[in-house]
Amino acid sequence: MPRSAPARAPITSPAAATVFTTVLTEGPVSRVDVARRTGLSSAAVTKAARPFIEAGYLEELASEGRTAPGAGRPANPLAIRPDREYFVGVKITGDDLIGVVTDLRADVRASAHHALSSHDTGHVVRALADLVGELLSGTTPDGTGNLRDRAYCLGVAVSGDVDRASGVVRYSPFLGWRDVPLAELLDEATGLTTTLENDVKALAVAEQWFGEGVGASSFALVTVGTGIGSALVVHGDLVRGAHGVAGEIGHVPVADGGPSCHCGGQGCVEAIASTEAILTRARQVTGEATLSMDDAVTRARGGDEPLREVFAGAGHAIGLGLAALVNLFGPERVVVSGEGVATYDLFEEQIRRTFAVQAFGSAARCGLVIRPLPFEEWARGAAAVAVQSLFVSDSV
Amino acid sequence: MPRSAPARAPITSPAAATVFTTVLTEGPVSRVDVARRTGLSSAAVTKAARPFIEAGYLEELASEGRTAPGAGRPANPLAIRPDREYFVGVKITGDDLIGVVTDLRADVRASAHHALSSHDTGHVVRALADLVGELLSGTTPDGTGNLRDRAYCLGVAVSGDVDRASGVVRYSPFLGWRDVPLAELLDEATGLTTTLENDVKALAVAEQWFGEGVGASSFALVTVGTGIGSALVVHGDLVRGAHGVAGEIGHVPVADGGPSCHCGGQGCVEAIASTEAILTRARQVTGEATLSMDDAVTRARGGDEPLREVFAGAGHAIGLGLAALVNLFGPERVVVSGEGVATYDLFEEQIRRTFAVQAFGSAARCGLVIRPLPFEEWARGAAAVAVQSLFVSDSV
DNA sequence: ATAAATTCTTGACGAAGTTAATTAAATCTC
DNA sequence: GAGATTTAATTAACTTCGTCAAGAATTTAT
Repeated sequence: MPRSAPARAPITSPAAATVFTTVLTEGPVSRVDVARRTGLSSAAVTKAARPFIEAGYLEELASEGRTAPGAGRPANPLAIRPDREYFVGVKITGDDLIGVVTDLRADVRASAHHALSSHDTGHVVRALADLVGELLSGTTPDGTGNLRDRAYCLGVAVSGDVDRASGVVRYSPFLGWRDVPLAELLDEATGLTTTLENDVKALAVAEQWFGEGVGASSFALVTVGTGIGSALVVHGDLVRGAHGVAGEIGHVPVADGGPSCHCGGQGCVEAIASTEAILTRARQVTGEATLSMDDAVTRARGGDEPLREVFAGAGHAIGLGLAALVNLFGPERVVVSGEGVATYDLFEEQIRRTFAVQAFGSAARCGLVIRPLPFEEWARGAAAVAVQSLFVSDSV
Repeated sequence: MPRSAPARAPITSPAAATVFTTVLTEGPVSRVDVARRTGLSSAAVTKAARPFIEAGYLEELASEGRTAPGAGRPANPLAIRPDREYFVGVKITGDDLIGVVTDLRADVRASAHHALSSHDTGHVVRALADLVGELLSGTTPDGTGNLRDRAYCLGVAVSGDVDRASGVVRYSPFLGWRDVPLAELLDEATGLTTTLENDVKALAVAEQWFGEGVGASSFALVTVGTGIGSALVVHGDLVRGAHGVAGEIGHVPVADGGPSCHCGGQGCVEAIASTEAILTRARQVTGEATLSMDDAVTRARGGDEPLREVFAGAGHAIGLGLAALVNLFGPERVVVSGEGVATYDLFEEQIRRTFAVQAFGSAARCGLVIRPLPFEEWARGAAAVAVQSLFVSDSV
């Protein structure tokens, strides 16, 4: 049974959503500009924008920001009022809950953590409700009122197979959950309307609306860390996969006959470039069975050649995976990110080099952004999904 | 400057297109059934169907075909009248032109070939116009009139980078063409409205509308032969790639450190499993520098183990490429096809085996159809694109 | 025969967006 | 600096498309 999001923002028609999202993602724009970019008539933009202005979601800027000189009446750019409404985003990991409060632009305004002592559903729901309560106590970031009265939507990100439309966690190996109707439970426990999404997909949404993906009709987000995953946006829509599987770049086979992967395959990207795989290999080449990741990183940075090669090998595998992805999809941009922030300097060069060799023809023109990922970003992704729930139907 | 298709079929609204394509692809269906499947009201279906019936594109069947018993007025199924209009499809290869005439269902009703003695644009255009003239001479397959008066659309398939919207061949290595406005030239030379498409994408369209792809919102078509290519349909739309490159499964790297590919990469699927790569490898393992493909196939079938392994190796590489594709996309179905019809028995088992091992989780549930490809099928794909041009805007 | 079920048709209505005309606010020209 | 010109925003009439609700058509069930 699909659950539906609240429609507090006055979105009643496709055009209304188009206009609102254009202003949201492309900053202050005049009505004619919105019309030009969306193909709507300027009359339609005027009509669609009015309810948003009345409800306080949009405002009309003084015509100061004019750039184009020339004659004619100056434009009155429409701008988002980011403090009109706040959103809560929570990422559930195996060890803790990371929560943030964001504004309409998904900019983080407050954050809080919470350790997780058990994976029991009831326990997690209670802990999450506590965290939300903590985040929403006190006044709004803009100081004009009570935060709880200005936040209605909660986004939750979990790794695994998640059915966003029904709000059910189908399978999460990390938490050991199967078919948990988490959104429903959290609706009740928090009083907020909850949207549930896979963690990587949530991050992709954040990029699509508020990050590197803005303006690109197709792009990919790749996360590297404990696991290696990705999410793909094609024609503006997230690819979900007919059987719930998509974006498994971690299990693209890139080294025929390479190391065995826990998925049953051989030579998967994840079997070479995940944090665990790197550590295993580092211990092999050094012969030190108790080598820690931190030490391996330090020594590689210090110039230890065998260890540097382990990291380069991981970068190579990632580059091959990226080439596979880009040759198949041809996205406009690819963002590579992940929790192993500290070690990117050891990867990046090799990723780029391998990608450049293996990308086919003009696919190599695809913009490759390699960027560390602050941990809170995961929670921000969850909040972005909550923001998105305002103006995108659940069927997506 | 995008060219626009003729709208001879009375398609004036999204609903009209929806109704028509539903009947076209899902056989005779009653109006209520169409309504149920599309989410439209049955009133809308009635209204949308009328102009098509009046124009002779659809007809109402007698209520004989009833299956459901029970009470109530029997349904009057709507059916396509395939002979209402004919379409011409032509595939341009390096050596010849293959042309077909099809009906509305893209069923081939006549065909003709034409050798190509030069790749000069003018020559190809003239030869193609001749071929079309030949195909359209005489009476219609249903014997009710002059074929030329009942065919208005031409579809042309070429390998390479093709911009369908503008009708321009951006780059075709095979023909040595760059930026040839072929559709425009053929509009003039044939008097038909021409739609140009990449050959593999055209085949994918044929599958999507009239073949294995019917009813699947996402699927992939992979062709194996001289080259190895693929086309992907996601959310019902063909993936085109931001830079004109997509579906290059032939250049997915699957064997780290494997044979060099003409694309500059290493271990690409095409460097292992293309017809040429197989022959090269077969000559290596036998030590016979003049071994022919036919002989290699015969001896492999006869049980020659080293040669069988060459073919199995190719199947393995294809299976790895398929796994990459399926793990990233999660299509509902994959069709593997190609011109090397005769040798499928040597591939298939290994393709399936490798795919099964490397497909991640439930992605393995994806339906894998491996099927020979009659050569005319390429031309049929071109015709399917022409049919599609009736009811899909050029922007796709 | 009458009732019930199911399909199809019809016409009134409503939502959403377009075009064209109008008003508004600036610069440009002389 | 008055009027022309240019561009932006608004308004109002109109168009288009699809829904809804009522009813006609055609069957089976009792």
